[in-house]
Amino acid sequence: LDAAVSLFSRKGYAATSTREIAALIGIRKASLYYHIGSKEDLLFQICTSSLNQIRSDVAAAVQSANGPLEKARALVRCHVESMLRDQAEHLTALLEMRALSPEPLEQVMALRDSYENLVDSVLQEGQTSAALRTDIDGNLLRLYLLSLLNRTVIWHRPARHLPPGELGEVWASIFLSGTIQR
Amino acid sequence: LDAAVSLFSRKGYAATSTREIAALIGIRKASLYYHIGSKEDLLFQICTSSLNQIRSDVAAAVQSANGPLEKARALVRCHVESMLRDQAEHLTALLEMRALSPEPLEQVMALRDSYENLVDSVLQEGQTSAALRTDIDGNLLRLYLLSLLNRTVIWHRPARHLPPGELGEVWASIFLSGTIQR
DNA sequence: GTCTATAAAGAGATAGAC
DNA sequence: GTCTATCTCTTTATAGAC
Repeated sequence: LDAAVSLFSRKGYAATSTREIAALIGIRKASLYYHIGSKEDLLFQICTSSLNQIRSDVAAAVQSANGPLEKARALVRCHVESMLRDQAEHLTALLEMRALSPEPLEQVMALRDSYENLVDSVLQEGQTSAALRTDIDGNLLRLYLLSLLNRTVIWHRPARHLPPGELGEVWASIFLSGTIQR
Repeated sequence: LDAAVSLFSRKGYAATSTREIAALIGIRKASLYYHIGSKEDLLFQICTSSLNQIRSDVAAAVQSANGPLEKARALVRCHVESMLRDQAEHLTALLEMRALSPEPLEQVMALRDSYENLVDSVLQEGQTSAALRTDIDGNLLRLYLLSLLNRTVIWHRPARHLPPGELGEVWASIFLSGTIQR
């Protein structure tokens, strides 16, 4: 799985051969099939692991935060930190999920929906408590925030950019306060 | 090119065969090679076209806007509108650029840098004129904004979501004013 | 400009020995 | 659990006729 994550994240799922995965472990490609059923199994496991991880991490972070604004801030910070901790895996899930065939794709999309519901609940609590603006539909808030957070996982390079914790703080600050000088 | 864009955007570059592209036009795959040098040529042309288009569109929109805040707003709106006008092409460029071999990739990255410079100039003008907050590094502002805008191109479905113009307005509002209730 | 035919290589996956 | 050998299919790309 580690080898697959590493290769899928660098070259893409379709462009990675089972032979390359096997070579990275140091075995022949036939030996790989003792451990897995198919190449797609690897991608499926990567996607489910990614979505279970982010949901569980963010759920914990939100729960231990006090107040709607702090919950939103914790969500942003934790999403960034959690995804950058296993960046290659989450990057693969985000970019290659669509390569799954219909049935596994549906399972993975159900996990994604489940995480989106968690995000929605945090944003909705912010809106009903009048901490967040209510002139914008909750679905749009979620799409805005997840666009920002998920694309971040794709370009971030630990050697070139802010460490995840600091980046999460900046993103939360801009998301909540905007960019206009006050 | 249209056929390639359509297939690359739906299935991904590596997962699309030249035979499928030819079939979509209604010719045999060998005939395709009368028009193109290689499959990679198609991707290269898609990427350059995408980046030239967005830069030229946004440059015009920014130029015809008055004041730093209106320029930023025009940038956001135009980026969303322009990319969703040829969504499949821009989606392919964003997701599949990395499949290019080193030399074409470098050319495409130069175009991307050029567009990022345009974005930087707009944000910098906002900061030096004290219209935008100055407590956040300009590079971070650009990364934040482009993460948001580019990921939007990936999930937007015309039938399910706000029309591009309205979505651009909402994104600009949240980007500039934030999400806190005031 | 499109066709048939083919080359040359690589893909995912399996069989069966050890 | 890993190996060699192989099956079957598909890939990108080219040759040469029309």
